[in-house]
Amino acid sequence: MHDSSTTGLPPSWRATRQRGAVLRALHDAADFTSARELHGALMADGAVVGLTTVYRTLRLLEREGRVDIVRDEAGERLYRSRPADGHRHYLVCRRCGMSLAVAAEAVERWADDVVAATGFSAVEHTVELSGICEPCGTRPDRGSPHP
Amino acid sequence: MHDSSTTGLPPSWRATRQRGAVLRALHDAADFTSARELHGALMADGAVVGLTTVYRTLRLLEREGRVDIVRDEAGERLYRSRPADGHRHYLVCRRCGMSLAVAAEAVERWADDVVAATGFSAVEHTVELSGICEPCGTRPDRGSPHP
DNA sequence: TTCGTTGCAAAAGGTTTGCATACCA
DNA sequence: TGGTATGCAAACCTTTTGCAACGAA
Repeated sequence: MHDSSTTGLPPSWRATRQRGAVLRALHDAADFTSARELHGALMADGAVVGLTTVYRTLRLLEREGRVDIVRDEAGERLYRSRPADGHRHYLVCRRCGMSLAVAAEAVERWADDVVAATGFSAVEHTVELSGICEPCGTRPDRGSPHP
Repeated sequence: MHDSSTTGLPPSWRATRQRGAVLRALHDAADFTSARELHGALMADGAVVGLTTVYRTLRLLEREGRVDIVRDEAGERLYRSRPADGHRHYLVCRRCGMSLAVAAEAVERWADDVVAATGFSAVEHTVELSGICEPCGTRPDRGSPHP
């Protein structure tokens, strides 16, 4: 379960224990996760991986377009492995961190319109949505994630 | 021209030379500007203001909703005084930094739809658009801002 | 006079880099 | 074996904070 064919490592990379572990941890994380959290999860799991390696692996994945990245309010980068189906926008709960991929055709269309209207080229867009999810909204006192 | 009635300082603030200078520099900057750039512009202008004060003033403006904030790819915060008409989304040129307020009703509507569809509440959204503006696209070799 | 404001220096926090070592191919 | 990847420590950068001095009201 750790060879490159199942971890999904790009063929040009060397398949190392550390990269496999990072990739697996990233995949296991249900929601957007910071490098530190990822590193902590790896340690808790018994996988010994340096924080530096976590950062470097995430950076590689970023270059390959294999992760979506958002920033929390503090500016920390949060990563999530990008599904193959092209979803790229998320609604993240500010309280528990749960994230939800949302259909964004409307935004894509809008971005295209902007390109046409302004004369800009190579337009890229980032959309970040945050709110309070229904379970969290129902339990206003709880700060901890709901099961 | 430096009293609080023209600098637009909130009445609850103390009108100090430094805050007036930061506010003026922010207003003079055509496009999104970092705290460091603002500080540099102030120094170049002969206004002696500590970097700390620039940060603190920007933070106050942020709390009052008087500035729009985007993050560049490095995560640095860029500030721009918010026009009174409620524009809140911008298209920023990656080459020269020029920014353009864009109509975003479509996005606002879409965000509202998302709220309705997901059960999330208190949804906030951030949209960042970047591209290459027409003048920059016409002069592919130039890295400097065009006049 | 009073209390908010300033500025320096230092801390904080996340992310990157230098360099010697370990290891995949 | 050869070149990549790793990991530690230290560097980097932006932003925040502690604290004594300053100044607007």
